[in-house]
Amino acid sequence: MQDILFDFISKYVTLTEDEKNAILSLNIFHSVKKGTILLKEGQKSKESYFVLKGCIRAYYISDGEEKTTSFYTEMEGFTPPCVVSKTPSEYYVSCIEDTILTISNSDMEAEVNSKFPKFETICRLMAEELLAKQRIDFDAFKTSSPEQRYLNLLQKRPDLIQRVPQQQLASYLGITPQSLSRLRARIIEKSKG
Amino acid sequence: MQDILFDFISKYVTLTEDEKNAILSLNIFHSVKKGTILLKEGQKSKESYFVLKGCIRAYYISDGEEKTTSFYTEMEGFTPPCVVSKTPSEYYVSCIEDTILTISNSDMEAEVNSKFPKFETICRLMAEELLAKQRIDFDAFKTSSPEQRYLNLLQKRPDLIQRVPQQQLASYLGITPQSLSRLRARIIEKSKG
DNA sequence: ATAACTCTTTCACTTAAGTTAAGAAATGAT
DNA sequence: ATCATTTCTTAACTTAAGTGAAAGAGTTAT
Repeated sequence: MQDILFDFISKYVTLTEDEKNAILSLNIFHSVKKGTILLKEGQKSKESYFVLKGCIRAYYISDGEEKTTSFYTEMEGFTPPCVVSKTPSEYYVSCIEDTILTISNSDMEAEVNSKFPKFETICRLMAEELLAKQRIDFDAFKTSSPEQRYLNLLQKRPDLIQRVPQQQLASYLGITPQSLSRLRARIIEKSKG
Repeated sequence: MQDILFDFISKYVTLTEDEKNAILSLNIFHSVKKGTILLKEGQKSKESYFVLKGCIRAYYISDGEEKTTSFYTEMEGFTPPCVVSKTPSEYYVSCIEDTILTISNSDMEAEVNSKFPKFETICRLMAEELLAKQRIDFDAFKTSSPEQRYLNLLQKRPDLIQRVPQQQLASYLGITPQSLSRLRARIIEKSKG
């Protein structure tokens, strides 16, 4: 299981056995059931997540409505904004499938960072890469219609459309479930000619 | 002028005089005229920007249309995605006002990072903070209408509405210039009662 | 197995954004 | 200062998303 994590890290830096053991000794691997809530609104947290298997969802509640902002699946990591800003969380994080993930603590990371500067490099590179990736996603979102966004998702992350409930998907696409349903019907109609 | 930069950095770490001099010796301060294009589509670049005074804009061209994705003003930094991904740029970056900024090179940064680990920490913290901030902006964009987005911008960055041409602002808000114009008229109409 | 719930689809109606076109205002160049 | 070009606004029309309501599918619990 941990091999998935080390394979991922190897994209950024090469680790010695000592360094790998330092990570393993932290006991960060967890297996959680579908529906588990990892973080609630108002909570203070220092935890970051990295999904090895399964899917977690970030959302917030506004006017009694769940607004789904992101999904993280295999090989994707997520540090909730509240961990960075050190303020109570505005977001919920929950597992929409049985999930295996690592949960790491920012204090713990700070300690590892100072012992092994290489980790700081990993974190910096990952943050920079995610920033660029998110920038591109944001720009694509801005410049396209709901229909284009759905088609784009179908191309880029077809798995999500299978494994995620429609209403969460609709919210993720910035539209209502009704619009998503209608939009899909329209696409099928078009493809028939 | 450089004090602006050091004041900014002091939010993240405390620098010694030696460290400050190391930065100054790199000769990163530049003054550029309105309209100057800092980065073009297709170009390979390793340059990051930090605005001390003025405003720069990132955009790309699709179907002959400029799509404005972001503005950076005083105390804001920007590393184009192409620098991170090491591929030719999809974006243009230009100055919409006479601007004073720092332009730094990623090779240079790597060297400084290895000499002064503190810099790596600055870069990591900045990237993490920007990532969280951008996440929040993205989520707000997704869950609000063009009108709400305009009103939100009016609150959060009223200066942009003054200093940026309408068509660039419209594109930034993900709508057409006509819609922005109409939407503003609607808001004024409402405020009259 | 069935009842209770939740999720998804469909419909009719309202509202606002995209589109095309034309006129008004602002900007820049000579 | 004038003219030309670009930018911004207004209008009429088309298209699609939001809303509220209700029916059909799919789940879960008892």
